[in-house]
Amino acid sequence: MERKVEKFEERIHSSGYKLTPQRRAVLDVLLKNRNHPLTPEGVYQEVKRFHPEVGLTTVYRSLELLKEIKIANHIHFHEGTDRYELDHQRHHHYLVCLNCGRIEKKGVCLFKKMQEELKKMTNFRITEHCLTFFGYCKKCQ
Amino acid sequence: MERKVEKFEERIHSSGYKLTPQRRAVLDVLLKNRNHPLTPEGVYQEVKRFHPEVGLTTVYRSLELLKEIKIANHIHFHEGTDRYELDHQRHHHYLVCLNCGRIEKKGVCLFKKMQEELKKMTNFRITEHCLTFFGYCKKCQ
DNA sequence: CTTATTGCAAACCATTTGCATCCGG
DNA sequence: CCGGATGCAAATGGTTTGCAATAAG
Repeated sequence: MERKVEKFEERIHSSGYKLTPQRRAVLDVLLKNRNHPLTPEGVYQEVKRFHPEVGLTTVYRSLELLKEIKIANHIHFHEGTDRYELDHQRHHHYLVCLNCGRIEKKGVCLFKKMQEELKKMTNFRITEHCLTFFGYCKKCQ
Repeated sequence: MERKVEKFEERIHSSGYKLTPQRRAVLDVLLKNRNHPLTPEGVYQEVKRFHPEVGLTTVYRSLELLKEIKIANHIHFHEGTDRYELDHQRHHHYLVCLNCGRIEKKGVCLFKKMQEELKKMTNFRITEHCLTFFGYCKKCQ
């Protein structure tokens, strides 16, 4: 677990970027919220609790950087804003409740196989896919 | 084909809304672009070609209305803007080229069956899903 | 007629950019 | 030290809202 942080920090370095306290703070917040993708504003709020001096702009730039070097992902849930999360090796999908907004994660990717299938069918080299389910969670149905 | 327009116009009426030239114009543009979802700005540009007096605001409001009464859908492709298209009865998915931005449509929904499967697995009542593939089209690979 | 609809301008909100300062390596 | 990184303020871009004028039914 701790090892993981170091690996990420190493990746920042080896990509030619500086490891600043701000970037570490953003990374920490993502690590602490592995199970719930956050909006930039959400990350900012969390970061501020421990580092009130960090600016929102920097959070945006850090998230962008983390995305670029494949440490973070961004996801879209038909909200106003995109959300960010740590890049999970294991691909996964989300269930978004249309009533309460709850976001649940399914840890499995059901489409690895199908992607290759589609490649043959469509002449389209698929490198990413985005699958989200919307509906009503246990509480809300 | 013509019949379809009338059906849509009827639906606007029966939903208690007025059938204005502006709304008809927006609807026309969506009809003429069945195969390519448009951004609000894109719809606006098309509308203006024949109705220069229509405002962008009205386009937004018309698209919102058409969405509300299930004539239109909106989709998100990891761009800045959402796109709108006529609501197709047959569910479908898109292939988005990461290089040239080309958007191809696959007319089949591969997930009807799986949705029910997931319902049992997750206790989540799924009513909508959103699946998009990103990659490189024939030209760009 | 009456009320929904429109168009404009202004407001809004998330995100980006310019720039002078700062600091990691 | 030096160039990348930061923070602030201002700009941007897409979308929404307030409001008086207009037109559908």
